[in-house]
Amino acid sequence: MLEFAILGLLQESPMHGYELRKELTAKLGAIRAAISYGSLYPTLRRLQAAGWITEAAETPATAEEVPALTSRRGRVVYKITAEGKERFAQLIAQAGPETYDDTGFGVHFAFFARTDQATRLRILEGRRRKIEERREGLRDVLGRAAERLDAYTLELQRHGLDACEREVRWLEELIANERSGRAPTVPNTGTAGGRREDNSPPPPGETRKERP
Amino acid sequence: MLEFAILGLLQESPMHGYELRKELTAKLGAIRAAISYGSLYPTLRRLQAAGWITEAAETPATAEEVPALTSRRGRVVYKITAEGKERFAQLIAQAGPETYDDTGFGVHFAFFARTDQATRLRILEGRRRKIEERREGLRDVLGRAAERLDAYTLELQRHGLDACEREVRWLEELIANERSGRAPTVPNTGTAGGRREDNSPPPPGETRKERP
DNA sequence: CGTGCGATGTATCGGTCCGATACATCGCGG
DNA sequence: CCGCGATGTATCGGACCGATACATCGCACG
Repeated sequence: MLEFAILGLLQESPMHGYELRKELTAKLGAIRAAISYGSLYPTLRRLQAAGWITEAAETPATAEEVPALTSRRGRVVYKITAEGKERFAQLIAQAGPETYDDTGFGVHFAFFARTDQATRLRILEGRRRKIEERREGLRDVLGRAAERLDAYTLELQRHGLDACEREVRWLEELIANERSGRAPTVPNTGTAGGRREDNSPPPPGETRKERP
Repeated sequence: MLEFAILGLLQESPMHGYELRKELTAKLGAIRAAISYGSLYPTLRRLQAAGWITEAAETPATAEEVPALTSRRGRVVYKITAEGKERFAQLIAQAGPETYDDTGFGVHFAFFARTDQATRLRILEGRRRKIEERREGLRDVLGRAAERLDAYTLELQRHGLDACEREVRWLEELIANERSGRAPTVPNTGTAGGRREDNSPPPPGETRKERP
């Protein structure tokens, strides 16, 4: 999962660990708390050893600069390699069961802008199936086994069931949008600009937001 | 977390691993998929080593039985010890930060029937605080950083934000109920039978259960 | 002027938990 | 009689977390 997310983020621009963590937190804030350095740094090392990423020279570049004499800071900037991009594409394509669990789905979804439509659809439907199963499980418990459980446990299940139903509805909507060829939810009026048959680098204008 | 859940469950009745997993799955179905044996068995061993649980003799007991000559089945039934109960009480009392993350809160909530009201209130409020923080984080991202993110990522955040707001409302309701001394949500029309102001050891009739 | 503190930044260690895998028994239907 | 799904115990490698350590930078406050 972390591997996937790092590869995805580094395709947008080179970054060092700390920065990577912040971006990760911003992008995945809806689904996980914050990546621990205890997993981040070892993973970076692993990816580098595998050749998916490399250390890039620290380029200040922002202005004329006074860099020469000041002591070099210990920052390590990573960039993705060609092999890394292939790896990422491969990770997107092959959807294992972990693609549909809470975290796995969230991470994949966060990189939907770099995912082709067919795969997006496949993942959304897989997720829906999984949530429907969880929902049925909860209904079973609430129906058949209700008298064996205390009021608090039951309330927890009810809340969970509610969340399931809500997510299924959300997924239905996304799937419908996907099939009709539109972008996510948002009406998204203006995008008609240039063509770009590939979608990997998402047309940067597409991101329009709405509710400030 | 697993330690807590096992100790809690074994207080209802002795069980072997497989059974424990099923009960765990039923009780925590709303918050986690299913406990892996890869964590369950090692944890059982650890708890036994610590003296919180012990192996109990396999008592068929159900009927007159023909047990004598048939080969003993490899079932290992565990029961909680007095020290284990103390340990459980102690784990309930001390609420660390992990008490308020998704899994931690869910597990604690599932055993609210064995938790005194003051602690319940404390945990609910801690959880609310945590979710409110997450909510603010998401609002920030959706507000200030929106143009940096693609439409899918934004949609994910919106969905997350919605879930946060919903959970906060749910918690508010539970807190209000708790303060007014009532049981969870349910109007709970019929229960008017006995009163029972205390709840710590849940009035043993309340949990109804058992099917060996 | 210094000094302390919060943000930035890299890194490791022990521990929890998961997923895959292995293996054995039981009861039942074909 | 055989296979197959449920029951049941168990281990191993790997992913990820939380605590911790340590060093530098900029700036606010005395």
